[in-house]
Amino acid sequence: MSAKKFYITTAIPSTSSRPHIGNYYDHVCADAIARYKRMQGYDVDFCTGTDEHGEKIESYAKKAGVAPKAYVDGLADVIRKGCDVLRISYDRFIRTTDDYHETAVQKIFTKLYNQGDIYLGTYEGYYCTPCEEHLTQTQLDDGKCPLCGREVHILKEDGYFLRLSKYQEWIENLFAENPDFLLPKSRMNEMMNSIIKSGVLDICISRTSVKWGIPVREAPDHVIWIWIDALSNYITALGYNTEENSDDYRKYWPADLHVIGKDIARFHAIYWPIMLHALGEPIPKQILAHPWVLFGESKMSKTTGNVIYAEDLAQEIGVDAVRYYLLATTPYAQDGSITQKQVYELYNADLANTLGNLVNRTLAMCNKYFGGVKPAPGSIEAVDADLFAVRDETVKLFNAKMDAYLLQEAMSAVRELAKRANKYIDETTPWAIAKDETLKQTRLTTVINHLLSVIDTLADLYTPAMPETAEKIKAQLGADKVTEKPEPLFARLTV
RNA sequence: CGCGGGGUAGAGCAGUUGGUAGCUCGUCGGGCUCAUAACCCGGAGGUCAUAGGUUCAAGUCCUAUCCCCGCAACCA
Repeated sequence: MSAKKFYITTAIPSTSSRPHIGNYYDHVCADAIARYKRMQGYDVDFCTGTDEHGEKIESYAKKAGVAPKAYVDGLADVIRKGCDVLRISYDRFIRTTDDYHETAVQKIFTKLYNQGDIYLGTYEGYYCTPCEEHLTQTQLDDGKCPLCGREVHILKEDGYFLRLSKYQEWIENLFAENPDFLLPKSRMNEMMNSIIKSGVLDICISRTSVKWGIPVREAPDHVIWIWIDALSNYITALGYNTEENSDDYRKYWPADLHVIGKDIARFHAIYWPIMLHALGEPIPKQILAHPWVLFGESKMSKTTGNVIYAEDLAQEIGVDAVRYYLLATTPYAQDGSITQKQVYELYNADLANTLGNLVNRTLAMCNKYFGGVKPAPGSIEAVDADLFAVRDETVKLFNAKMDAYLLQEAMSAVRELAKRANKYIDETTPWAIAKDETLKQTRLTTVINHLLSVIDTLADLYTPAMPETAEKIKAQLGADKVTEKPEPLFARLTV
């Protein structure tokens, strides 16, 4: 009996500079979904990696006085360690400088070239010399550099173009027939308006002015530009190379979900499907374009100091707290926000008080009243049945939200269950029941049993978001006997 | 008139198909004592951006206006 497969990917961050916490939102989202799907019995393959070519990296490396390869090796290491710190459960980590990827990308280029989807043309762009920035026409501010306001000049060079325009009708039909192809809906509307109103233009997919990239075999003075190089990672990582595709590729492709940031929705929703279609390969089933995590109200930026690094925050408050914060506070379609104050408030409220304290007080009572031995239930009353009813509803609700990738709402559902359990303790007053030896054996057993059972469910439901915490809870619950001295899961933070 | 998303209690946010405005934090009061000064209950606090309109009834639909923010095709 073979399980249903689920192939999920993140965007591959560029190895140009150290990613901030917002850049890792991609990974945390995808990881929570991957873990959820594994729990649901799917055969999950989770791919992430790094995008390591391009002009920016070339120039950064030059400034740093190191070879590009050495430069990207360093940052790829930083990013991979960042993923590991955050417990991102990836099955594959692809680097676009990996040999197999470079070879496959060249073959993809050749195939598209040979079948007439690629042609030689002229690339025109704008460049601001003082800022060392490449700009597009729409980025220009009244014809001047948007950063410094000075004159820009036009750069022209030979470039190979991908004939996207040929597939205009095809992509329109794809969108019309698959309204949920790109989530959230508002992004899909943007794309439809964009392609229907102004059409799909061919894009330049090579550069001669840049050396740090995969060479075009047919014309070695060109390197393959980001589109074919980076987007292809999703299939090359599985072992696609246009000819002898791997078993993994045949098994896992097409992707069930690409998790990306909203800024790159266009490339994934329009360019990527067309590329795949041109190659004669199936297109991904769905794309989730998540919003950004802002620092307060503005974009995170190193220059202004408005930046939080995931690894640093994890060191301070724990990995799971970081993951939980991102998942529980970032809305589905609108940008989220992070500040130290917000992080601390949520940590104390949801993690220390609601969840941590619930586990702690329950285990303490189990120890105090039953020597730690988990009691079998005795008499059942309405309040007990209600607690379980809420639990059952929560599981259903949680699954529904996770299935729809509404992660914030899924987190909210679990928190409500933890709050309900805390309330249940007040409703049943175990300390009062414990004073009566008879009731202790008939009623208190039920109360503690129900609490332990709900906490076990909480651990399950929190597994996708907080795998480490879920494990800790399971360990504290034990098999027949709970742990004697329960460690607080989340120590309260003082501001 | 380029496209789209927002403007709801001090702060951060929910509010499917229109039917007495909710949640978290903070704040005030009460309860409890198993627990991480935690947990439970209750109160105060909102003309739901503004102005009109449709309706028995609008945060929820329509129109106009103001403000904030994304996208705007070879930009990761």
